[in-house]
Amino acid sequence: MAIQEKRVLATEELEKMRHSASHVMAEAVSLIFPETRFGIGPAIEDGFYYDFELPRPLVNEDLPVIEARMREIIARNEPFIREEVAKEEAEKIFLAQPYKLELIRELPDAKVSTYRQGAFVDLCRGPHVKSTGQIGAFKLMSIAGAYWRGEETRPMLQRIYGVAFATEEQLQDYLHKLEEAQRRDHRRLGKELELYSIHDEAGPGLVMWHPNGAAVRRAIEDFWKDEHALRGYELVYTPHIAKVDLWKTSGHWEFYRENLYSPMDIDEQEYIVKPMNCLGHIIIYKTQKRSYRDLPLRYAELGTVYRYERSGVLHGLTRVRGFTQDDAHIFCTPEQLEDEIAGVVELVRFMMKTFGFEHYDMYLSTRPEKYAGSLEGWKVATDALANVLQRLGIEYKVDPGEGVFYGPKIDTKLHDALGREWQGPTIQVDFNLPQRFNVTYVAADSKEQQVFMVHRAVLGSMERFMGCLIEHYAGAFPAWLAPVQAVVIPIADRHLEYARRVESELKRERFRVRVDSRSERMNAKIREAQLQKVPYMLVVGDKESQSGNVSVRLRTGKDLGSMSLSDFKAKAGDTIATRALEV
RNA sequence: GCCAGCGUAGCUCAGCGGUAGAGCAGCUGUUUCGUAAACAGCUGGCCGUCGGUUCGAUUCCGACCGCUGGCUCCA
Repeated sequence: MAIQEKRVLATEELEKMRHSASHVMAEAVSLIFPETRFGIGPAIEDGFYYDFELPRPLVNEDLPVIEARMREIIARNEPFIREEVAKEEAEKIFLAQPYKLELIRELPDAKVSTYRQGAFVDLCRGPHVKSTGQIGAFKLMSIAGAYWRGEETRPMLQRIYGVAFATEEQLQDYLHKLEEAQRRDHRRLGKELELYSIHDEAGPGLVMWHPNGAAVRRAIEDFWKDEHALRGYELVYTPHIAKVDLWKTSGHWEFYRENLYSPMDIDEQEYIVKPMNCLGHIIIYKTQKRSYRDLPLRYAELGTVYRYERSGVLHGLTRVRGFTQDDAHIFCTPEQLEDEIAGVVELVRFMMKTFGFEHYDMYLSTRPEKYAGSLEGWKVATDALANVLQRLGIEYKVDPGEGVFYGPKIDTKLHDALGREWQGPTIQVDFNLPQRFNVTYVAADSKEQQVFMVHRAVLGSMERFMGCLIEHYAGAFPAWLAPVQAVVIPIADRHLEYARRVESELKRERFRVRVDSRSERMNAKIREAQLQKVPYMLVVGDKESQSGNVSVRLRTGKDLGSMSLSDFKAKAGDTIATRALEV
């Protein structure tokens, strides 16, 4: 507990220092551009930023110049001086600063506070460090455009991002971590490991899965299907296009229009490509009159959907225009709702553990501004989600207004090996679509009741999840997921025949294996397999081909020495079957 | 969509107002090798697309397309 408090204190100090650094940066910018209009400049994770309206666009070469000015200000060790002034007084001080004036007018109190260091004054609640000399190691990182107050309709200001830490050593650590993140970037590894590609000529945001990526994806999908069958889900398939009327009934046409692709004309009927899988599942449900005895019904589908995403937001595998959700819809009675949600949460935990995500946070997202359905319905659904989280003793935060238009949801954010957050599993309660499509069951009293629907995805989408996995594992997939699990490396051409025997014997047992038959030296073949992060390298030379052995090298560099092929099959087979995270 | 930067061989990247280069990969030979790169030769480019300036544009300017970092929005 004491340690916890200390850490909070430390981060408060750090935040103060970062915020102070942003003021110093603002002063530096004002020295270079006296006509600067200032936006806001808060501390953020790892650093700070400040938004400016400037007479010309910034270029990267400006950053060292601004940094140099900042160092001068820091060297002068100017004190930060807090002053409280009446609003009218503040409006005079910031007469030439329209953005500051806007902020002053919105503040509720009669007095506002300002902070001054040297000749620079800023409207600010504080707190700050005592003087500029207390600012630690920092570095200006990048320039970006940012809308004033985050609103698309307001002017775009220029933002400078910086990072700041208490010591130079911590700053260096951070910069190294950044380099490591670049090394793990799934877009880079996707190319190097030949997992997938995206092409201008086919369209941005549309993924081509190459054999290697497809092998990983298939391993995940097979596992996913087995686990769902085990938990009472039934697999279904639904078409990629459907009449637009369906989406008008559902509310997507009204609430989700900007993400839908334009209708296409088929026999004078308008069809659209599906942005979600739920409607198909509803239709399947409705093909029969359902009794309460049939419920819950759990329909699962690896369903590919297409959503329009604005061009600037596309990013590798994590933000695309066509993606496959690991989707399922649970139809249940109100009484079953909480147990069903709990079941999904358990499945989520199991999946996260299997893939090696130890840390994740859950968020309860509540009713957004644009919503469908009654307030009463929203309350029931939101309470159900909250109750389950409490019942299972899961700590969570509330994300107000972040729900989907048809219902509230639990979102899960994963922390990968570098501690970065990824949007992962999502569980949504929906009372709205059942109403719109009149989805019912016959209750014990033989009256028709409306079902509750739970939409859920435990991985999110195959694309985003694989992007996350690639970075989490740095491309070195656990053996059960590795695109190529073993490479057989003949030392000389005369060992090729034996190598092929090893290959076919392993293939028969469903190992993903291949022979490196190139006319290369063994060292080159090992290097190639290392770079491709193949878990097992099976070196075969004179000794092995005579004894029926393989010499096993792990991608960790460890040499396990010679063993019989059946010993290898048992050993590697176990690692694969148990989905061990380490080879 | 908005702001800024970028786009040269399959990949990573030099270059430049006078018509294009390296390493790796690929191909062809030679080499047959014991745990992270054998050697030699060869091939490979509407310098993102379209337009403008110029005697001449891969180079300068503009538009468009795409990518990167952000903003806004999301699985």
